[in-house]
Amino acid sequence: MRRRMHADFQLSKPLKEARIVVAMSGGVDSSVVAALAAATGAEVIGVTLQLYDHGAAVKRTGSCCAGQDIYDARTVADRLGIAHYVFDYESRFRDSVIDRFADEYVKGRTPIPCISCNQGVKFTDLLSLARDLGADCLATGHYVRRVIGMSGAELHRAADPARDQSYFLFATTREQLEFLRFPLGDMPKPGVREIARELGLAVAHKPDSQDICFVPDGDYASVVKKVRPEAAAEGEIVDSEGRVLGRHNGLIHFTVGQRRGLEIGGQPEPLYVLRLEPERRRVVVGPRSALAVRAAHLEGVNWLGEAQRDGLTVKVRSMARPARARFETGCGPCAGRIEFEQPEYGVAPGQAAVIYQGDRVLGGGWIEATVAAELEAA
RNA sequence: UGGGGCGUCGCCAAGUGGUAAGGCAGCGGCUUUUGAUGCCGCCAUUCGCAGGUUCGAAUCCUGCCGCCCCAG
Repeated sequence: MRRRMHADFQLSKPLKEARIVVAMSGGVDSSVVAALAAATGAEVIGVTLQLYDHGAAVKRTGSCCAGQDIYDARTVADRLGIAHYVFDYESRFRDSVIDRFADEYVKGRTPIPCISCNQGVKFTDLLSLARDLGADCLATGHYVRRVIGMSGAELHRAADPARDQSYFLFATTREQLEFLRFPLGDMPKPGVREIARELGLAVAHKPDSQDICFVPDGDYASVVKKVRPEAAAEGEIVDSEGRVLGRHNGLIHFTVGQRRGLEIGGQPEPLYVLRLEPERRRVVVGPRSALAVRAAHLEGVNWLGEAQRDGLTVKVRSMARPARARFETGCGPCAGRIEFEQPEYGVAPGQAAVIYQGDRVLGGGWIEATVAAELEAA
């Protein structure tokens, strides 16, 4: 148990002289990170960002960074005897995460707010805040590993594949990675809870967060509607040939690959959303076979390691087994194309394609468009 | 009002005397630190209606109602 409390914060100076800022969300994971940091003897400052209004989210389990969670973070910090600050980032979060989230849906895309949040609020704003506080690093509770390689810090998948969160961190820059620390990347989740329990932290049995943190009941459409009322405009559901099969009550309710909620019966096989056409407010549906995609065009490509073409695997969603693929440079500095060895299904514009080489995150990009595999010739 | 066909769950659809398949949709759950997918479970005591035959009918008979088609 003593050994488990040790984590390597990979600092170049003696820990007694170091200052570690820990991003505390109020959950078990970041609370344990704070505990691990405190155990090193370094000066630890816990920082919690208030990201959205207390109201609806307070009672909800699985939220983060609002109401009860802030209180929980403070309680943990008190227990650990570390400093703790709360910063109001509501407007920043609204602009860079919630509004963007809504805008993407209006454009018929499928956003990943967790990546926007990591990219902006956490790894840009909070990170520079930590620097201003004179910190030597910013530690978070993400389940990923920071490995020191031949040419600096590398981002690797978590030891526990079931917990791995590397997908959500592909947009991290090398500079940010230099300053970041992820002490939980080598630990299994039960071990983390165990530590919290042994330390008597009140959050030890708090449920894992899931779903989108700022969406109260999993009803993200109502959040989008609140921000962008026009997104609820109804329209037609058509097949690839343009035949009208039904109607929908807003593109915001659909995403590529989605099966449920179409309410179209009498079919020999299930229908899936093939694509969204925001300009015509149409949802195009078809059989699963029509969902097969052989390539994806990327924008905003970020390389954490050296750009490579072959021997890669790519994840198109967080909880997917990496698929063998190759990368082709596209036109423009931040564009490219992923070509899958085997067809991928349910690849939605707005989602991320994250590129791995073994366990290492080499980079990734935002999916702009996909190329159908055309499995069956007409 | 001459002929023919049909009417089984929201939709599609098996079942032609032995006590209502299946698919789609929907609902619930599991999984999931994005949206999805997937998986599991539920979903017609009742077969257009009313009589009749039979130990027993959605299946046979009669009548009625409603659709559809071909003729006039």
